[in-house]
Amino acid sequence: MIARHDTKTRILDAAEKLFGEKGFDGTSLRDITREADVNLAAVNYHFQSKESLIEAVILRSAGPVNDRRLAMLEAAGPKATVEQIVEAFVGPVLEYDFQPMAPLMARVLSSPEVMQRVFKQHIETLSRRFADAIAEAVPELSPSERMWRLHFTAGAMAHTVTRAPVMRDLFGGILDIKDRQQLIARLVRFAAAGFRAPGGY
Amino acid sequence: MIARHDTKTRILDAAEKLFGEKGFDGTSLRDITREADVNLAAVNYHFQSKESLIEAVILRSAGPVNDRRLAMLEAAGPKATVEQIVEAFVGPVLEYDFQPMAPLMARVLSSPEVMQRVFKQHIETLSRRFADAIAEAVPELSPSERMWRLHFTAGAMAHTVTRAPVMRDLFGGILDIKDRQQLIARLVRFAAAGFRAPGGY
DNA sequence: GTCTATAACGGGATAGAC
DNA sequence: GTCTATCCCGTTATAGAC
Repeated sequence: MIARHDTKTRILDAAEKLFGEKGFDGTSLRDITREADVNLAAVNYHFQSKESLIEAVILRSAGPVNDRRLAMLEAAGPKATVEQIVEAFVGPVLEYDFQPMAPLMARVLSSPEVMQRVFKQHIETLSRRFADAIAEAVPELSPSERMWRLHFTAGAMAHTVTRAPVMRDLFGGILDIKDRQQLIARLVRFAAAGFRAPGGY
Repeated sequence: MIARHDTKTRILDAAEKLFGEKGFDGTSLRDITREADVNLAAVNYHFQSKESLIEAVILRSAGPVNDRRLAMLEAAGPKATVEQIVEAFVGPVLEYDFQPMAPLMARVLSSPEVMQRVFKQHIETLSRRFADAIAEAVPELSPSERMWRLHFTAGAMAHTVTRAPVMRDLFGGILDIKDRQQLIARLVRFAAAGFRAPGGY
């Protein structure tokens, strides 16, 4: 008899689900081990602490997404348009909406402490890469204006992920893949126009 | 001998400060009563529970801000420009940045549970008022595109408030957070251009 | 209204058998 | 690697003196 997953993976899966549903503080190790059907002590054996578990869960989910963002940016080449850059920035994040990890990402995006702890240098390099690309596409922007507009775009994206359930209610149905692509197109239109707005030199 | 504030106000002040610093879950009633220099039992006497205290703190802070947003919208009149509408939407929120309540508002904006519990109908009516104004200023937008662009703007605004400390830390050299009026102008430029972006009819 | 004291509970973490 | 049992702490909330 071989279990579908080993204990460590079962813990990660359960934690990902519950952190997304109830937040990091709102989820106890007892909740997680019950959901994963493993022993309480297994968490502190495989991970050293709850804090380390949180980091492990986040990195397993967010790593591939950020890799994909950078890959799309590279694929667009050195002469990328603003639309291509924005799509590389927001597309991979929004595409993962409605996947199992989506609620977790929403939690991460809205938790200052966790963001700060886990992503400090990761976000720093990623922002710089995209800021450089924007500098090529919209050279007339001052460095700080460019950074702020990238920041506004990140906010619009994060807000869309974190408030997805509410928006789903507003539009009275479950969004399928087609709607997701349309949503990305909407955000790209909005943010690209924002980057091209006059002023802020 | 008359105390500067009564017990109830001291609790509210301390809670506002600590909730902003450490979050709602991260702040215990013991933390609050220690900071306020009142007895632990006073919280449950004046407020019935921690949850009620959270609501009271939020409403005391956020009420005036939302009132001001609606007042600015009305002051702009029926022929308001997109810039005026966006400024009414984001200005009062960002103006309160660096005031004592700012960290608290950031916490509220990044807690789905609290947002849902405290603001459900409040936000609904406010969104509708601003969506109507946008419909006047940019009539060619479809209702759903209009809603999404307002949502993106709210995200950019929320992200700016919630990430202000982190941004200061990460990009303190590039981003000048000090000038609030300039920051509002930047966001107004960005979002107004986004609302005027072609497509999405 | 405000205090002290404590109840009742759940949390993270760990020791030690297997 | 996995289990049971437990420690120790902090939490919200309340009872009852003043």
